[in-house]
Amino acid sequence: MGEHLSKTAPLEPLSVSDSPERKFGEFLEIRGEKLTEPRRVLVRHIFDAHKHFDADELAAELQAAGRRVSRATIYRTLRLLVDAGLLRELRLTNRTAYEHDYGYPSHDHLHCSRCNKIVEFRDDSIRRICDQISRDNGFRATGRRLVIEGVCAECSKARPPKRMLDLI
Amino acid sequence: MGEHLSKTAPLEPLSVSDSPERKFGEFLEIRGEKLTEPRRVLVRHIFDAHKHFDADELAAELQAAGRRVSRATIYRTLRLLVDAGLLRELRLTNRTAYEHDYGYPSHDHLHCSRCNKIVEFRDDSIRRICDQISRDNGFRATGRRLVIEGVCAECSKARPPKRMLDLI
DNA sequence: ATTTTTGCAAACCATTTGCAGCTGG
DNA sequence: CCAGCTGCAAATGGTTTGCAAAAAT
Repeated sequence: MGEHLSKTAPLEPLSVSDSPERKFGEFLEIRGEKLTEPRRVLVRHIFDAHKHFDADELAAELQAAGRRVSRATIYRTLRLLVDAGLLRELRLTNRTAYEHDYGYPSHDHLHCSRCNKIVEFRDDSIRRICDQISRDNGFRATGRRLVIEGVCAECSKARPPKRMLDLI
Repeated sequence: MGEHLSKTAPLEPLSVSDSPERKFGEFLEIRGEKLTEPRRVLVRHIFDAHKHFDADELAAELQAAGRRVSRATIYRTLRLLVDAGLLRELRLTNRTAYEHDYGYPSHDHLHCSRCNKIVEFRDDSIRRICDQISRDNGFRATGRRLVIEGVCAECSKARPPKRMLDLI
C-alpha cells in the first residue's frame, strides 16, 4: 500500500526547554532503564522532521540512512516514546501511525479517505467542550482524538462525488 | 454522589422507516448481491441489542445461540454493513469494534483506558464546529470520530492516580 | 444455469516475544 | 559485573483470501 501519512498543515512548535532526547533520557532514568545507541538513533530521527509516520516507514528511512535498527527494537522503543509522552498514536488504518506530542500543541485531524492525507488543525473551543463533557461524566481525561473523515479538495476535484452512473 | 456524575443519558433511537434488515437488503440489491440466511442472522442479531461489539464477541454469541456463522462470513458481512451505512467502526484497541449507525443519532465517545468501558455522548456544538472546520479546509466531510480517552469514575476510585511511591 | 456465497483452512501481516549474546553504567 | 538491551527468528492474533461445495435468483 502506498500510503503516505505525511502532508501536514503548519502549526507552530511550542518552545520547550529539553530536547526530546533529553526528556526521553529522564523518563528512562526514572524507570531504571537505559538510553542506548539504538534508542538515541530513533528519538533523534523521529524528531528530526515533523511528520506522521509508522513503524514501517521508520524502519525504511533508518535503513536508507545507514542507521538500521531492528523492527523489534523499533516497536519496543515506539511504545516507550508513547509512554514517555513524546509521541501520540493515531489509529486511522490497519497500521498504527505516530506523531509528535512533546513540543507540539494539542490539535486534531482531518483525514482524506481517498489519498490518506492528514491535515492538522487547532480549535480551542473543542478542548473546552471536551473538558466539560469529561467532568459531566466523571472521567479524568488524559487526551482526546478527533478525526474528521472526508475527502480533501484535491481528491474531490479529481474524482467528483458519486453520480447515478457510478451505481449502475 | 459519583453516581449521577458518571451516568449518561441514554441516547434516544431515531425513528426510521425501514428495519435494518430491509435497509441491508436494499443496499445489497443495488449492488446485485444477495440477502442470504447467514447475513439475515447477522443483521438481526446485531440490531437486536444496542451495544458495542467486535467480530469475536459476535462469533461467540451466535455460537451460543445455536446460530453459528463462520468467522470468514462474519468479517465479510461486517464490512458490508459498514459500507451500507448500518454500522460504524471504532478502532480503540487492537481489535475493531462496531456500533450501530443506522437508526441512531450521531454521537461521540468517552473511553476508559483502564476497563475499556465506552460511554456515548452527544453534543451538537461539536458537530457545528466540525462542519465549519471542514469547510475552512476544503474537505467534504463524511463523518467524524471523537474519542475522549481517560479513566472513568469507578476506575479512578478503585486505583487512584499515580503517587510518587508508584514511581520508586 | 449462472452468479454469488459459504466454510474451511491456509495465508497474511503488523506486532510481540523467547532467547542468546551484547552493552551501558 | 549485572541488569537491561538488541537482533534474530519464531510466535501471535486479528483479519483476509483461495477454493470447492452449496445456495440464491
